[in-house]
Amino acid sequence: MAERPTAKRVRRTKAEQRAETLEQILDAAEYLFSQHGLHGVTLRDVAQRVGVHTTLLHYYFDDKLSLFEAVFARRAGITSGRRMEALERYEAETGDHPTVEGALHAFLDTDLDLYVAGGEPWMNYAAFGARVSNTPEGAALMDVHFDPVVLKLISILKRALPDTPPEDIFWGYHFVTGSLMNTLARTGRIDRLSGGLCKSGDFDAVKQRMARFMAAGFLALSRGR
Amino acid sequence: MAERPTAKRVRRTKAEQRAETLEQILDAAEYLFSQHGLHGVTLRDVAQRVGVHTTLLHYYFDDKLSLFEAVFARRAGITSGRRMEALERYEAETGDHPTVEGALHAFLDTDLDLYVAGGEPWMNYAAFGARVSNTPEGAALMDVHFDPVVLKLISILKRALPDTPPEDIFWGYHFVTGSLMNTLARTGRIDRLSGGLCKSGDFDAVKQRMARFMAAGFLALSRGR
DNA sequence: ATTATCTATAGATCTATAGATAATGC
DNA sequence: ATTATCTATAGATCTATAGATAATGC
Repeated sequence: MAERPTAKRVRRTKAEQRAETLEQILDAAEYLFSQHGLHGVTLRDVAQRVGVHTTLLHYYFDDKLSLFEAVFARRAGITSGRRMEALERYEAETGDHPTVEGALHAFLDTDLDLYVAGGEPWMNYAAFGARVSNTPEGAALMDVHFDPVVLKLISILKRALPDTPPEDIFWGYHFVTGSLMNTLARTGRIDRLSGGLCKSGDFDAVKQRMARFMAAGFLALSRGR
Repeated sequence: MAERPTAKRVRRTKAEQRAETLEQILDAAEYLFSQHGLHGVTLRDVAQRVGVHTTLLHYYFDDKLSLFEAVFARRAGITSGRRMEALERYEAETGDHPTVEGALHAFLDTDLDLYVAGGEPWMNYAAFGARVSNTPEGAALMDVHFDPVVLKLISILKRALPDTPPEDIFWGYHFVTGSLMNTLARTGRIDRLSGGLCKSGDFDAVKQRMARFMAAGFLALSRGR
């Protein structure tokens, strides 16, 4: 719509310009996809939000789906890598005696911290990922990007719960990830339900409770045998 | 595509015909929306699946969004009503001494049983609801249809945990519903992660574990104070 | 000389409406 | 006579491509 401020019109190298435009496109697409899903967003919507012409998106991306996948991939490696490191650090510290709660703290808190520290773009990515996660195609993307961290977490949980059947551990993880995705989605439902006592965007409140809550769940499954 | 078998061409009353066509349209839309979301499905897709002309959908529904809302509403009252009854029964039985796990069994098992007993259409509705639940518009639909049951559950949980701050109970519910939605979505991810040990569609396996798992979580939050 | 961005436009849908036809209802 | 279904079609997008223009690069 309006001309960009001249400050942005200063001479940049092509590499800088490319990187900046790409980032703007990915940010815009990330936000819009998080709100409306793959099919609820048009390339024109994304282009308008950035302030460029629709066809520029085709210059940077083959088609709509590859833009979508690029949004997914851009931050997936970062969150996955950070959690992997946290789990490896925890493993190194505790050796053969990890606890369920310790492993969950490393897995969950590391992630929640990242979104809080990353501000709006990361919060948008969280909502994007959550929305995508319970669709069939989205779940397949999760496999590709997140299987390694998740399997690392599960291997530690198995060591912490040597007498618990693996099915119980997998089901426990299934519960954990559902709760996490519901958190990342930030739909505002818990705000309305609780009359404002809880806020969807309050990831610190979740962090204070989630690992403890889930760890007790795993132990109860284990005891129930 | 192919002609319908003549068996279906027998004379019916208009009311029967209307009811049958409506049900077919809603079933087809339910399945398609569960797989691709509101914007990922065209009216033509729905019509083709039923074997009628696209414009017939406009005869029964104002527009695409009202078809979507009709899909949501059709079964929402049933699942919500059944769970409400189960919770009231549980309340009547236990009076002033309900347990967290008892309340969760009434809430969760009643729902999971319904999907299992209801077969494919109900399983599709489960996936539809799960997919919708972590979108902004979907969460608002959840408010309308499910607030009463959820608040009933929460009132029982508060009685079971009189010394626990309400925020903790609401956050606990937030975890529970995330796990439940992840179950209903049946994306197949847990199947692949677990190498086939767990199956997304095995709601009985979830039923055997979920209330126990979550109840322990609530108690751990409560103790942590 | 190469890369980033825009103009113009094709071709394919998609939703929705108006009006015709084919069934059921009394 | 009324209701269910189909035919024909308008009008509005939407994705994607071809080719022009405007910047940066040496």
